[in-house]
Amino acid sequence: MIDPGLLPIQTTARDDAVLNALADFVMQEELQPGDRLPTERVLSERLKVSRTTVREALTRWEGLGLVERLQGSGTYLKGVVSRDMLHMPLTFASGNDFESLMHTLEIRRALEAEAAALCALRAGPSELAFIKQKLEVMEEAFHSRAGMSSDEDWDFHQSIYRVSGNPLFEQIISAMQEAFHRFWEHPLGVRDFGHASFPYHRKLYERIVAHDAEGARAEALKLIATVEDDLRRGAANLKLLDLK
Amino acid sequence: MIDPGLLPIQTTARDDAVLNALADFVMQEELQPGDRLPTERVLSERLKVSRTTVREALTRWEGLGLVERLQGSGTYLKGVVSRDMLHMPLTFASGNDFESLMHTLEIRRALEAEAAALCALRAGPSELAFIKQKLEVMEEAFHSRAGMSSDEDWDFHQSIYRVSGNPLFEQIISAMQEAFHRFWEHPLGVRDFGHASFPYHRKLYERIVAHDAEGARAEALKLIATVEDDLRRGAANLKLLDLK
DNA sequence: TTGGTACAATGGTCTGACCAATTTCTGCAC
DNA sequence: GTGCAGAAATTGGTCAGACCATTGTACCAA
Repeated sequence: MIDPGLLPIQTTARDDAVLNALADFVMQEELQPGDRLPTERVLSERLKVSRTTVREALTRWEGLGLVERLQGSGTYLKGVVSRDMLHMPLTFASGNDFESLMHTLEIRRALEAEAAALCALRAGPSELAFIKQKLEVMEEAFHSRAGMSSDEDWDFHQSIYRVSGNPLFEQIISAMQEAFHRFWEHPLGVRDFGHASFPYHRKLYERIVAHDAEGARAEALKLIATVEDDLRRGAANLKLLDLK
Repeated sequence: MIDPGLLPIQTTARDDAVLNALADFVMQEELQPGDRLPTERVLSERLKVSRTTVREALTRWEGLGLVERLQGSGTYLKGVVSRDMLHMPLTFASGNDFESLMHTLEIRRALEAEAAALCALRAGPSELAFIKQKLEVMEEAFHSRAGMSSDEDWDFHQSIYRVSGNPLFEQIISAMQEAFHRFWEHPLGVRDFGHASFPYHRKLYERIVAHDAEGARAEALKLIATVEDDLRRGAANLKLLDLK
């Protein structure tokens, strides 16, 4: 079998060249997010560079969140890649304290509200059905498990970001989600976290169906407000414990 | 809403461990940007991992712009590093096309509105004076030059981000602004870009002084809306040119 | 159908070597 | 002593080949 792309590399600055070649390959083969890339060993052979170099290049992409590596399985495309793409990694200090988490939540509230508004404006019938399905899965999980389920909840919100038509929303929010994960390894002791937010999900959906941008924005703000309240309660609990 | 725990266990995360160890080292030694890190070989020996692993870890940091490697010289710290940092890699479809600009503007609108609302809630007398001063400088520049001045305008908005009490607003926005800076100078050939937004600056300030969060949010939304209109007009102009 | 087992494929790590760019040292000319 | 050219050491970049750990798959037995 002869692949048209993936010609040998010649210049110096190998790993950069590898990334360009790989970007070309991805575009040429029209690979979608979720598709599997060629094996490191295959790339190494095709590009006539060592596997080390291939790995360094892929490590770059992995750090930028463009690609995901699964040991024993393969390397999978995680974002859209094209040769002329502007990568802008933001890094800043963000501790695990209450204040930092509150800051990220404020960013999230801002983006969530805007995404909801845009979503209300732009969602067509098929997009609405997509969101509705995510909503119903979430509600089902809520009732069967008697509590908020993070995965299904996340799917619902993610569907809104996607339908907003602006990929930046999803990128920024999902990057911040990692901060949440870190934080929740040391929970604040709040049980049923996010429980209060449940009813607002359907309200938000209804405003989107009605193409009511400002209404959707308002509901999204209320939803995040309940989460902030939970967080504040958790912080209060911690303070109580500290006093003992 | 958030993850309840049960994260996947990780048996192999050596390069991550290397980065944590390195972050600790940097903090312990109080290394500043520009300082040189230990050699790859030294790190390899000290951390009891192979040089390959050290290199993979450093490649991650290099990709995030935290570190710079100079062959024959060494690896140098390029940014501030701490153990718990939030990495937020964003990727744009590069370029000066209308759609990309619109996407960044949508993010900006989201953050601007939220920052304005928080600002209205949190601004004390001295903060209000700070914002007022920036506003007056901007207005002065507007009248003397008969047009919006990007620098003074940017200073005004930046003061709002700062008073919001959440550093993330300023960091995210300024990073995006930087990426498109050259383009914002003369966007799409629209003269008097941002001219229509002028009166809304003072209105926004007045809502902040009144500690009216929702009012401030609304004015910020209107302000960005005028910029979007300008952008749309520019896109229409370009399209006209294309047809010739 | 279920569950287990062997095997192949794939990413992760290691070792040791050599290359290329840079820095530092050395010794000679003046 | 000074200045400078060349040698030597240092350091990141690449390579080759090996082995480990995890995953996916095909096959077999209960």
